Amino acid sequence: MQRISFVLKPTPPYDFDLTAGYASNFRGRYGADIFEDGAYRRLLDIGGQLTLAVVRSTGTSESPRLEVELKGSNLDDAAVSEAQHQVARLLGIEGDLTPFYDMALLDSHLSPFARGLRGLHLPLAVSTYEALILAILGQQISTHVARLLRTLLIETYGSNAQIEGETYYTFPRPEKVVAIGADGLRAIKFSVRKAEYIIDISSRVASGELDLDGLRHQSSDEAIEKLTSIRGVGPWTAHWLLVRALGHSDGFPHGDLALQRTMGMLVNGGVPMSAQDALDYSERWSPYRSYVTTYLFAATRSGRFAEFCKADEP
DNA sequence: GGCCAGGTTCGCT
DNA sequence: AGCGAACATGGC
Repeated sequence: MQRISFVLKPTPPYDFDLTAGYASNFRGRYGADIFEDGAYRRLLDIGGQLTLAVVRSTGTSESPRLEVELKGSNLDDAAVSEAQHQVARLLGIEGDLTPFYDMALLDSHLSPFARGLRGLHLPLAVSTYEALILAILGQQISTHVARLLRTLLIETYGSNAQIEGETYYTFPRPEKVVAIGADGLRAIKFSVRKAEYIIDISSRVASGELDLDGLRHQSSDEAIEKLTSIRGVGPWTAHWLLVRALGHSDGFPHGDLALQRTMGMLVNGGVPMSAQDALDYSERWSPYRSYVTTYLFAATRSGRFAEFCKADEP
């Protein structure tokens, strides 16, 4: 096994604990993402070669420096470059928070979040495909069940590698999901309908008919239109992908029940907002709503929402 | 046991 | 256009 190390220098401020914590849903382990003992780990699929990336912080939030160690085989220059690209996405290396903070610090509701979560960058999925399948999997079910299904999918059908006594998993490729078939997904507790959506999308991606990653270079409106034309993908899923996979700055999944509750706590006296009201209110945060979404979810998931939520005084 | 959960589609008016 | 049902499963 080869070991290759390199350094990444994100744009400050960059809080590694917060960002890697968000990537792992503040649970230590979430699907393929692991953040334990200060080290973020994820098994990467580099053109079929499985490589473990281990990332540690050796800098500070204001002077960030990340050390990345790759453990795998056939790590030529191209493979290292691809691994570097994937890690950069997974840990939101490329983003710049400054424009968002310029806006948020002037907003009485947002400023506590911007200050309290300073340095939280926006992690992105490695592939739009992975983010889309996970989003469909999570539609209309509790986060607990979504987590179960996500884990079952990855651990049952993802590739795995044993490295230093531990087993790591990748997210299954679309070709693999097609091979599994609807029955294979039913076997891990997916509904018939979700299995249909997922198999259909996977086969279209595998055949090259559907170029999801190409959406990164299109406008938000175009991406939403193309995504929602896919069976099984509605507005919530499309907006979520803008935030989590396409790296657009202004996605806002206003159909999200948790977001509606959170918005209610933040600006509506604790009463959950309707999707339309949440969307209307969010206009003032444009074009940084992907950041708002991430910061609100991060506060909730890490259990710090109450700390940042100023009561909505009339 | 019944109801709801970080939606979406389909089939009715 | 707008409304209700169905989808599968786990937790309360």
